[in-house]
Amino acid sequence: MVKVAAKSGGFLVNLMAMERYNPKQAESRWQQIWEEAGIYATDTGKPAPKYYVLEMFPYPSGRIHMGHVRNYALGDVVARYKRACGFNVLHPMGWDAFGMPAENAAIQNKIHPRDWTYANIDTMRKQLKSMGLSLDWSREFATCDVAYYKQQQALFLDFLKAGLIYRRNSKVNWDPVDMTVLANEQVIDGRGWRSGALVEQRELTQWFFRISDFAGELDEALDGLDGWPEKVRTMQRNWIGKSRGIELAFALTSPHAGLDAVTCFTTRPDTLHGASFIAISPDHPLSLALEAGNPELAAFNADCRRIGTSEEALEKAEKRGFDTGLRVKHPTEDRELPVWIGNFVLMSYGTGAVFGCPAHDQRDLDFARKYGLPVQNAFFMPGDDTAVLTEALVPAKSEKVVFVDHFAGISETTGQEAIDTTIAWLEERNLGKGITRYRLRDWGLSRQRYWGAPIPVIHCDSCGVVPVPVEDLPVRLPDDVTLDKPGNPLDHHPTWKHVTCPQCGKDARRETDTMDTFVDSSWYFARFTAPHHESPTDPAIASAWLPVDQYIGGIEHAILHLLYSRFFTRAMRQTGHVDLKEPFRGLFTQGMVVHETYRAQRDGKSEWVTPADVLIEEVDGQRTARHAKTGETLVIGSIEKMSKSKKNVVDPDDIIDSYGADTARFFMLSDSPPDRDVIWTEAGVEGAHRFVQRIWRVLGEAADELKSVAPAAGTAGEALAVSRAAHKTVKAVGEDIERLAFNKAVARLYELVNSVAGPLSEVAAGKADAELKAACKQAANMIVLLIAPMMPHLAEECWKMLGNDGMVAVTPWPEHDPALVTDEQVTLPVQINGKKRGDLTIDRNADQAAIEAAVLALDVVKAATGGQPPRKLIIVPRRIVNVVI
RNA sequence: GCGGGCGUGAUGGAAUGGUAGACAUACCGGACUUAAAAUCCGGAAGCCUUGCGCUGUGCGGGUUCGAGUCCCGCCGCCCGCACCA
Repeated sequence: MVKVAAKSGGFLVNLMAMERYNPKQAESRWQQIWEEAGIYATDTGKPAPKYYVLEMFPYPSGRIHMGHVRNYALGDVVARYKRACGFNVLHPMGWDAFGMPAENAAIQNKIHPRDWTYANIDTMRKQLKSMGLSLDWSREFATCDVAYYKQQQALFLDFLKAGLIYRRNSKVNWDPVDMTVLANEQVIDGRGWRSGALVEQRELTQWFFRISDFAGELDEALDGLDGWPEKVRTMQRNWIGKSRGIELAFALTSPHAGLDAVTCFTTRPDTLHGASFIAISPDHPLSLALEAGNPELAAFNADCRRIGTSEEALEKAEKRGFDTGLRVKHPTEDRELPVWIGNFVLMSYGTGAVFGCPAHDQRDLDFARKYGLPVQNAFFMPGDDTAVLTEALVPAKSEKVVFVDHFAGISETTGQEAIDTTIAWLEERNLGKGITRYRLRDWGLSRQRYWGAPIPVIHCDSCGVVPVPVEDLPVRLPDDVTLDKPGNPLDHHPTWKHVTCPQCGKDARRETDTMDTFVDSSWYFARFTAPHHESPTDPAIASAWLPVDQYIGGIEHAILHLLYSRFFTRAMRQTGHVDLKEPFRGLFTQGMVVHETYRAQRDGKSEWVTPADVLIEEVDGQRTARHAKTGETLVIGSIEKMSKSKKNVVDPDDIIDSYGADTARFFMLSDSPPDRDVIWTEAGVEGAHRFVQRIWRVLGEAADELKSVAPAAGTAGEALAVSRAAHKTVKAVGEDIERLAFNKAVARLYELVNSVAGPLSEVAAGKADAELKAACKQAANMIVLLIAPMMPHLAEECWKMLGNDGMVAVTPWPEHDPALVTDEQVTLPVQINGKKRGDLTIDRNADQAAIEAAVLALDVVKAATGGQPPRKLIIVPRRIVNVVI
């Protein structure tokens, strides 16, 4: 970047006349002007290329937090930038408003979930509006709006008709004291969070989406999602978990409970020689059948069920087993294996039974050592036949290994080849069937809670399950509910569930379960395209406006929300609501906002202290913290995600109040790359605010002189330098915003402002000639337009101050002159043996021979080579030269 | 436990396999001021033997003319794990 020498002195009067920028007054004024002009309301019929920017809509928890500020600041930059580039931008906002916190608040504070939710929405809407976001508020809705969940119920009915939804039994965490189903997060160490009672598992009949039918399709389509981060695609691919394996029947030596074999699913049939036991899930039919006659086994199973239903808890639990005493025959060898129950075997995956091969699986090995089961290698590494002792031999499938006396006739080959050969061999002999299996399970959507969308079906003793006729929708939530009574509020409501059957007219009961809140968020992006339409979507508009071009939200949604939305889009396609498969073309996952934590020691207990009450002092590089009110010495703790429990939160309202929305937005965009965590610091905000003031001052000082000047690029000297700097920045900032590299765009803006501050001072002092003034006017306008997506209010103020007409919000993005962004000369670093030893400035288009001659003529090179020709000379045009001696 | 990610000055970070530390924060020095704040100018990775010096991107290896970047093995931290949203 070209630095322009600054000249000082002679314009003190002008400088002192400059008032500090007052964001408070300016921001509310512009927000009102934008709103009155209606410039952010999207006409979906306008004939311009569409661009749909969407940030994940917030849960109305009470007040917005810094994570929201970051999320919406990021999205707003994209929205404003794309609008300036001529796109017809859709940028809506709504509320993910159903969910448990409203019920918890209701119980705690005796307030109705609906009142709590809508009050929070009012507060948060006001807060979001104070950020100056370019949102189309006319499309706003909350998922708890009757109008919204009515359409969701309509979708449910269509999906049900299309066979995309079914009912079956599945397990839940049951709190026997509160008589309620617990979420995984409500189970703490196997006990209910409120009652403290030992949690049990119960089977309930629940509704499921057939998402697993789409597993292969959802997996394959990931390849086409090149606008997504690779890590998210990998996470989804692993979650779907495609695997090729085989189901093998192990015949029981004596049939039990009507079963004469245990069928195991395995992806490693090549290790069958090393099989030493069978492990079945505590919920395997065989295990359930054995429970009746074996109290000890029943107690073991009950213990296993107390671990909970989350996969994490099951995996972390100590691996335990119970010998059933039953035995099975090895399918290819003349020996028998014991059948154990293992607490690590999931009934929901595969067949609920596996064969244990301790030599080649660490978990199986630990299990075998614990219970004295045999360990026998199925293969060895070439040239090393040491038997497995405490560490399982698990080489990559691509590595060659030597099989021991293998039934399929395999000797030395890779694991993968052995798997394929073995599956074919077993299939030929009718010993098993090779199958492709997915880890992805069907999506259970039933919730035994009040604050969710009612599932629109009716249970009739004569007709069975009867869908609510679509003309009877919505099925409204009743207002008068008791939430502090144990059990499902809709179930124990005195009248709500009692209805007549729409088919036969007899007395019947409503379904009292509500929908998982993931359902709400799986199609809201489609609803935004026609938020008031009388059916779930207007298919023509939805298909024209979807997919979302840029979706922005937290990495914590990388799997479930995004996968469910992808499924929903396919299901909506199948039922005629949209005509596309993938809802999100571009995806960006932003990092968290984190902050230091502070603790006070009180009565021997440690208490968290909020940053607003903390004074930080720094003496000789040592930072210490004191309580601002009590003066206590505080312990400075680790930097963690902002959370209420650790009190390390900063209220966006406070920041906007003292520094303004532009400063808050700008700080969120500067420094940290948006996909990484950002540490909120007071110093950082102040730095951002100083830049806001600096722009105002630097442009303001020269504004009077520039007002009536027509912008034009400079052709020589300082004016040319100014224009080069400005045009290069225009190009770079545009490219950075396209890549969502906002921190880099910010750095370039700092550079540009630094380099034109000097010339602008000259203008202010009346020392600039006409050409420099024109170049400065152009550069000043460019700065304003470049900062506009990030600091929209400041940009409007500056635009006006510089004598321009109209609103920045509707002004096109500036264009750069290609001739001004390329330098004729380039400076190449010259390395000798890979270490930098000098520079070579040479014509940009110099050919290899010219560069070679110039390099060899350099003193450093001559000194190093001693006049001898180098062993090798590497010249990368416009990048680097390396002389190898 | 499994899956994914991250790790660079005091700090946030920059760097299509090509000058490590752009830009900023904090800090230090100077100017202005009665003084402070603000502002402006300048300094700055570490080390020493101050040299066209050496070392340096979590740790240990490897590939390459050249590695922060690619590969292998560790360590630490963060996210997800299907009823939190």
